[in-house]
Amino acid sequence: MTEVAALTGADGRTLSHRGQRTRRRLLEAAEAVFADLGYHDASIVKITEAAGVAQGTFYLYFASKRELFDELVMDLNTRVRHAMAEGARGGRTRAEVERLGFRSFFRFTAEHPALYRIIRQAEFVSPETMHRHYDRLSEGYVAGLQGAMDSGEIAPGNPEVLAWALMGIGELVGMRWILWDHRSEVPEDVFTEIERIIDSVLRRDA
Amino acid sequence: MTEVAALTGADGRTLSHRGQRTRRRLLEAAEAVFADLGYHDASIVKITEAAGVAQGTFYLYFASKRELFDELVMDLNTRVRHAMAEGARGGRTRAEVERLGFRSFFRFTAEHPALYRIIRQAEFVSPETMHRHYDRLSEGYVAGLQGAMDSGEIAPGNPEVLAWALMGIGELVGMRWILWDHRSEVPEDVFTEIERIIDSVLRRDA
Amino acid sequence: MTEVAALTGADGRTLSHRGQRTRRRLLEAAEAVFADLGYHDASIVKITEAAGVAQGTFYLYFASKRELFDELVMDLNTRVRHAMAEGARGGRTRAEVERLGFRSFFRFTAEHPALYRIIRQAEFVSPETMHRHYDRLSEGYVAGLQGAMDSGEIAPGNPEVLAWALMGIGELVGMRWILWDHRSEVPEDVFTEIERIIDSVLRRDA
Amino acid sequence: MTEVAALTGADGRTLSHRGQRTRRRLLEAAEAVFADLGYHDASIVKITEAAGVAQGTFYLYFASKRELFDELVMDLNTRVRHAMAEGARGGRTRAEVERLGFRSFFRFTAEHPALYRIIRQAEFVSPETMHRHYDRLSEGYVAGLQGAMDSGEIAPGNPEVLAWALMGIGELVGMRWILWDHRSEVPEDVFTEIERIIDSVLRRDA
DNA sequence: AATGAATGAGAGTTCATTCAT
DNA sequence: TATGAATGAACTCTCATTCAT
Repeated sequence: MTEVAALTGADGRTLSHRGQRTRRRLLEAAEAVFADLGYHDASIVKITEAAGVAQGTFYLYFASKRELFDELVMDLNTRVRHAMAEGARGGRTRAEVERLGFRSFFRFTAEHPALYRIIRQAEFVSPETMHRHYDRLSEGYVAGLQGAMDSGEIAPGNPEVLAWALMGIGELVGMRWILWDHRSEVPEDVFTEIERIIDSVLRRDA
Repeated sequence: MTEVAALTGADGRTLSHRGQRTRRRLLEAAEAVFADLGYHDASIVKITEAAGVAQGTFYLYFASKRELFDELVMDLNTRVRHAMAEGARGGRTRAEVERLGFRSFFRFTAEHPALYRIIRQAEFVSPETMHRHYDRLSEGYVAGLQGAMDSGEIAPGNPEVLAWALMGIGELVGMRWILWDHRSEVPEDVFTEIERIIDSVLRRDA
Repeated sequence: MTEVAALTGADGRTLSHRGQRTRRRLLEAAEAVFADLGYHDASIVKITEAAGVAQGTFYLYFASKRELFDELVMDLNTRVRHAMAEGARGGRTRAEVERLGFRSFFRFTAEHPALYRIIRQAEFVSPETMHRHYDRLSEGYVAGLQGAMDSGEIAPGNPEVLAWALMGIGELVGMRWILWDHRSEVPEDVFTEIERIIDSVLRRDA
Repeated sequence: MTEVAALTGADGRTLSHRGQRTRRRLLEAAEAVFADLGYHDASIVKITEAAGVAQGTFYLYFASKRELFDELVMDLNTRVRHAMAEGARGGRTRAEVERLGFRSFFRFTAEHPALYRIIRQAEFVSPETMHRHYDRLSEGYVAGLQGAMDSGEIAPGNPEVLAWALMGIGELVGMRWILWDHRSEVPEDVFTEIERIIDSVLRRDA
C-alpha cells in the first residue's frame, strides 16, 4: 500500500541528502520540460540545464532518458490517484464521488500538464509504462463502480468498460478546456454537463 | 465544402499521372510507417524505402516531414468522418445513429491504427493540425446532437461538451480493446456497455 | 580465390563512381589515422576530417566504427599476404622463400604501419577479426611448410607451431627495428641474423 | 638495481599500513579488470568497484589511469622476469635454460593474462612503458645469449635479434595456445616443437 | 520526375578527474 | 584515509534536408 519514492541512484545505491535533493530537482525539471516540449524535444541538456546541474550528473540518478520517463509517469500516476481519492473523500453517493473525482482530476491536470502530455506520447516511448498508468487508474474506478453496482446503488453494467469511458471523458475534456484554453479549471457550464453525463450513466432506473 | 486531395508537388505544381502515383505511394507508406513506429521513429529513409522511391524524391512531393504529417492527419480525418457518416446513415433515432457511428469508428481504428497513434503525438508535432482534427470531428457530432436536442429527441444539454465526451469514450475504448488487444473490432459485451452508456446519456426523461 | 573489395554502402547498396571514391578515401584516411592514433583515439571526426567529408557521410559507407575496423584489417590482411606471396615468388628453396617472405613482410610493415598497430589492439575491438587475421596468415605458412616437410626438403616438425613462431619473429622484429626506429627496412645485420635463424630452423640434418 | 614496490600515494607521501593495503587492492583489481576488458574499457569505476573502494579513493594512490597502467606493467614485468629466472635456474645448458624459461613464461601468461593483453595495447597508451617492458625482457635474454656465444656454447650470431625473435615466438605461441584456447599450459606436442626450434637455433655445428 | 550522395547539427551516453565533506 | 556527488568534454551515431546529376 505504501508507495515510497525511490531514493537510489542509477546504480541502486542509497543517496545522501545532497543526492536526494539533486534527484528531486532533476525530476521536477523533467516534469516541467516534458510538459513544455514533450518527450522527444526534451533533451537531457535542457533538463539538466533546467535543474541547474551538469549533463553527466543526470546519469548518476537515471540510467537513461527512458527510465526517467517511466519514473515520472509512475510518480504522476501515484499523485493523480491520491489527488482523486483525496478529493472524492467526502462524497456520499457514488455519483457525488465521481463528480468530485473529476474535479480533482481536472485540477491536477491544470497543475501538472505533464501527465497528460507525456501519456499521449507514451505508447511509442514506453508501452508497458503507459499500460500500467491506465490500468492503475482504471483499477480505482472499477473497484468503486463494481461495489456500487453490487449494492444496487448504480445501474448494473460492465464496470471496466465504464471506467475506461470515464477516463476517456476526463482526458478529452481536460485537454479541450484546461490545456487548450490554458485554464486552471473547467468552466462551470462545462462541468455541469459533465455532471449530467455522469449522473445519467450511473442512474439506476432509466 | 468539397475536400479535394492535393494533387500538387511540394512547390505547388500540378502533377503528372506518374507523379500522382508516387505521391500516393508515399502517403500510404507514411501511414504504415507512422502506425508502426510513431512520428519520431518514422524516418524519411524508412518511409521512402517503404514507398520504393529514393530519399530525395520525398521532397518533390512534401516540403517537410511535418507537412506530410499534416496532410496525413487531415486525410485520415476526412476518411473517418466519411466512414462514420456512412456507417450511421441507416440510423433512425439519434441513439441508433451514435451507436452505428461508434461501430464505424472502431472499425476504422482497427483498419487505420495510424490515426489514433499519430493523433496522440500530434500536440508536439503540429498543434494546429491536432486541433483541426478534433474540431472537425466534434463538428459532426455537435450538429447532430444540437438538432436532436432542439427537436426534443434527446435530453437537453451542452452538445459540445457531450461531443467531446463521446470522442473521449471512443478514443480510450478503441485504444484499450482494439489497439492493445490487436482485435479488428471491440468485443460484443464491451460494445453492449458502450450502447448502454450512449443510451443513458442521450435518454430524455431521466 | 578472387577477393573483391566490397563496393557497397553500409546498407549493402551498390555505389556510384563517386560513392566508390568516397568510400576509398574513407578507408585510406582510416588507415592513416588508425596507424597514427590507434583504434580508440581515432575518432570518426578525425577520420572524416582526414578524408575531407562530413561526419554523417561516414555512416553511408560503414555501419559502425567497428565494421570499418574489420574491413580495414581484412583488407590489409589480403594485401600483406599478396605482398609476401609476390615477394617470395622467385625463391628456389623453402628457406629462400621464407627469407624473401620476411623481406616483403618488413617492407609492408614499413609502408603500412597500421596493420601492426591495429592488430595489437584487435583482441579488445574485434576478437573474431583478429583470429581470422592470424589464421589466414598462418595458413599460407603451414601449406608451404607442410609440403616441404613431406618432400623432405626441410626438417620434419609441427608446421603449425612453426608458422606461429615465424609470425611471432616477424611481428616483434618488425616492431623493434621498423616501427620503433622509424626505418623503411630492417638493418642488414638484423636481417642477416633473421636469415640465420630461419635457416637453422628449417635445416634438415642437424 | 633493487626494485622496490612504490609505497607512496599519488602525491609521493609514505603510506600507512591501511593505505598500503588499499593500494595493493587497487592494483590487483586493476590487473583483473584490465585482463578482462583491456585498457580502454576498464573504467576507474569498474576498478574501484572491484577493489571495493570509492571512486575518489583511486586518486589518493595513482595520479591518473595511465600511471596505474605504467605501474602495473612494470610490476608484471618484474614478476615475469623473476618467474623466468626462477624457472630456468636448474638448466645446465643454454638450450635447457631457454626451454625452462619458455615453460615459465607460458605458465605466467596463463596465470596473468593481463600482461599479454595490456602489452598489446600499450603502444597507444604509454609507449615508453611498453619499450621499457620489452627492453628489460630482452636484456635478460641478451646477457645469457651473449655469454653462451662468447664461450662457444651456442652458435655465434646477433644476440639482440635472437632475443627479440625468441620473445616473438613466446608471445604468439602463448597467445595462440594459452589465451585463445584458455589453457593453463601449452599442449605437449606444441612445446616439443618449440624445443626443437630453440635447439636448432642455438645449436653450434650445423 | 527521380536519384542517392552529402551535409552538419544535435541526440543520448560515458568517463577520467575534481572537490567538498 | 575515504567518500561519492559533480563536472564537462568527448564520443558514436541518427536524421531531416539539400543538391548535383
